[in-house]
Amino acid sequence: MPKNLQQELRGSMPSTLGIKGNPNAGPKTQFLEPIELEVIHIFVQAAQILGLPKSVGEIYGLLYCSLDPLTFDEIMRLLKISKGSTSQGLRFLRNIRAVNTVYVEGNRRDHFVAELRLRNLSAGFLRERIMPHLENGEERLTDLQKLLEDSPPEKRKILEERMGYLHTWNKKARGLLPWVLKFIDT
Amino acid sequence: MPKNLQQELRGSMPSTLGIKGNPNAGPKTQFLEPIELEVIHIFVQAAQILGLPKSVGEIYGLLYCSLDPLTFDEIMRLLKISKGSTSQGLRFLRNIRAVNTVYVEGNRRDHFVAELRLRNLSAGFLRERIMPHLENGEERLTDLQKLLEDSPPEKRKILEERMGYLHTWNKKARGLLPWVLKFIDT
DNA sequence: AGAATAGTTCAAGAAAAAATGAACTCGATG
DNA sequence: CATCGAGTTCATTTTTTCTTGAACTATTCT
Repeated sequence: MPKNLQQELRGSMPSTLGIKGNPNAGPKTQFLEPIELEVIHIFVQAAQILGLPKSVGEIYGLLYCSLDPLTFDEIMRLLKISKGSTSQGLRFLRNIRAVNTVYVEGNRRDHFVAELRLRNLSAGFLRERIMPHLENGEERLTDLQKLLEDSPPEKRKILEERMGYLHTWNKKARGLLPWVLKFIDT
Repeated sequence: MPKNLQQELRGSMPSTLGIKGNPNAGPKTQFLEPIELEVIHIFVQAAQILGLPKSVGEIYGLLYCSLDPLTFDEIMRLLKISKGSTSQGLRFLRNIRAVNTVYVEGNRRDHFVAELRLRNLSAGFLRERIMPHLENGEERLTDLQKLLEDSPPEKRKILEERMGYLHTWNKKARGLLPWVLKFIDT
């Protein structure tokens, strides 16, 4: 179970989609406008709530308010972040399907676009980041039953009851996820 | 809007409840048993998912598997954490109503017990930690509308649409909370 | 094949968050 | 009203997490 982002980032990655970007898009501006900065800020905050690094929020925010797909370099330059952060941030965002790559004619570089549909975003996040934790928790709970066996009887009874609650919680949480997805489905 | 836990901890605190603990409870053991360590570990992990400090998970975990209310000192000693962490951890947990204080006859010290009902726990967490973020987000979004006004028309149209999505998200998220609470109500 | 381009990796440095503990507050006690 | 006990505060230290950038890999171009 990955404990921090860097570890988690060393995971798999989805392949490029076949969607076409706008091949006529000219060279992007060199600077971010106030609106863009503000939108980015919102996503940086959101990232912090979710326990993600600032750079991830920045990248997603930038793509969220960009009218055209952006390249690796553009993202790096506009946000003034390092190659490493750009690479890792994009990787993470692609893993959770918050960002997709699109093919742009006559250009070798990857072009990135934000997934705008809330449902897909949440689904990716829940699938990649929440579910694994819940499943791991379930395992640990099961292992715990064994330890419980050689526990003084008075104590054991109460502990067993409380472990039961934990199981229920875990099950509920997992049952909740599909429901949440349905609810937020636009 | 508090950015880290230490800041947030400098908040209000609910008062002691009138529930009675067991006044006959003898002196607690000096060491934690394997089961207890394991339960605590589960809560430490959970704390990490939620972006809370380890110590908070430890304290809640300890109280979760304790048969009797514990005092400040006992918590500190059993977990081998500092006075400061104990104080702040307990404060946070009381703020979100994950822990309550109970009165124990003839003993001046506070005695702490874990809230075992999932619903109350989640409610506290959502109310104290999630809602404020969502509300703040809504404000920022509203402010953003103004910035949008002096934006080039072609761009403006698309951005307005996307800001609209954000509003919808926010509203949905806030609408989701009561529903989640109902779902997890045992 | 060799050079150039595009992106990845990861050790090391920087920044942020959490833990510590000494000084402090506040109420109870003699 | 001075002292003690119980807990809080917050500047400092420690730990954790994020960012950086140089070295590396893979792919395209000539």
